[in-house]
Amino acid sequence: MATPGAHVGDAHRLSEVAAALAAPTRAAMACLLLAGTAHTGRELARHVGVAPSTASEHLAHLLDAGLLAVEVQGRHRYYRLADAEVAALLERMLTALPEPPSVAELPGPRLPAGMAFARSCYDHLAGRLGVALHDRLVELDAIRVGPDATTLTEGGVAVLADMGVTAARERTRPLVRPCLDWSQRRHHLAGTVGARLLTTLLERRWLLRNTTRPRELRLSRTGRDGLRAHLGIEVS
Amino acid sequence: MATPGAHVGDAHRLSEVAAALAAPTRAAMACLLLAGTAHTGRELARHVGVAPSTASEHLAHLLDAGLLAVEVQGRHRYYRLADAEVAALLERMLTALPEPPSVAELPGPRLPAGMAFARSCYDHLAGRLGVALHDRLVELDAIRVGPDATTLTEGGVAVLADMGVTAARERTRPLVRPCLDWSQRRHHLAGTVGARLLTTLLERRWLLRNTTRPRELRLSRTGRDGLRAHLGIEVS
DNA sequence: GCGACGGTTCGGCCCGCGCCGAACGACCAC
DNA sequence: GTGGTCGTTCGGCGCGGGCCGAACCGTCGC
Repeated sequence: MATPGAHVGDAHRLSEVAAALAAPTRAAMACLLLAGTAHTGRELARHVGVAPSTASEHLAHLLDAGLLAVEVQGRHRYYRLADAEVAALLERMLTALPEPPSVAELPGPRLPAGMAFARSCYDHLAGRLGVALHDRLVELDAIRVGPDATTLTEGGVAVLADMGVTAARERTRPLVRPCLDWSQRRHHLAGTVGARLLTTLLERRWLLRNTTRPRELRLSRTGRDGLRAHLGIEVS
Repeated sequence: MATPGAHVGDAHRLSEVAAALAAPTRAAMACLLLAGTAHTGRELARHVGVAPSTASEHLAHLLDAGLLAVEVQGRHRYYRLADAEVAALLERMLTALPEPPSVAELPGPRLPAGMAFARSCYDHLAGRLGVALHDRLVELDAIRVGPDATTLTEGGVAVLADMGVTAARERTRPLVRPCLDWSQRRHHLAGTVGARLLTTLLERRWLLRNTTRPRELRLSRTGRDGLRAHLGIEVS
């Protein structure tokens, strides 16, 4: 797929709705309306503790942002959330939630194509292939990325052993460790397991070193087939 | 269930994250990071068109709000979104979405208990029962609430006919019309169908008029059973 | 060591906006 | 009509924050 990469124009709308909720007074009003009920401006003013005139301005702001709808009935104006979507959005902002994003490019320092695809980073694998491998292992729940540590699961041990990769725990460094890839700007796999993985792939001749640039790596046909068979990875 | 009703304290956190995204510059930065890649402050500064010092302050703000994470590598500091949850939240704010909220009380003008439960509003049913009926019909896709009009579906015609409610289209008013309930602050069902529904429920003696306050209505035992059988409504 | 460079902090400017009270307009009741 | 209520608009005040350039700190490379 073409990298979507969130066009900058989107940011305008984002800041618009965010700004509408940025003032604590407006946020409090929105929370009150989150109950799904409609209220007059005066009521909301009383409950958030501001003058009716102030509340009126805030409500106009929320209205402009498309978060509220108003229903006139005689001399009363009943404000409510615009629709269920904004209600769901508010509830979401009050908590937090799942689903990871997709990869994209952006400028980033230029790099020879072969190096960008795969290269060794000290003792482990980097480049697009390294990142893809890392992501796939996360998908397979072979490794779990925590807030400040990445761990190898029992299933992960099996998956890797299946590929001929075994690693004993060492005192000096962790089994698995995320390493920020400076060309991809995403994590690839380092640590003892990351190192053993690279050496194994080289031993099996799934990966071949470039003769002139030793850090650059090339994926052999058997390597391509092996990755597809063992991990279900389709390399680009 | 007890009415949750979004405590006001929640509004603080809401405004905090909203304020973090309220500045267009910060929103643009967040959109760039939405790609899932990590970037240095200088890069982001260049892309959003501000001085590095300004970008640094913005990034610190986003960091404080918990939306970003930073990874130091040598003299570089790579910023990325804190986790997949904030990425999903951002994507959500850039679009919109479903799921209706729940009912709650708040102050509202006081009202005799019986009137609050069910009463006639001109020629149709109002009060908690009227709102519950309206909501249930929406759930059953018997009526559909649009941005500026509510319509009766074919399935809705069948459901209502099953209860003995039939209504011919008139020139003067729509078949179904939402009417804002001033005790519940939510919509109940008016229009020709709403009127026919009330008269039918009274004819069948599912609803009984209070002798002293004629607008007040009481649900009979057969009415309670009938609503459960026909619409799956459990009245409180 | 020294310079170069990425990054943050500091001081200062100025626009924006949250807040109020007062004035104005619309609607209802009498 | 008059008065009362709900609501918005306007003028004005003061704080907050976005922006920059300059100074400062850490790391890398020589």
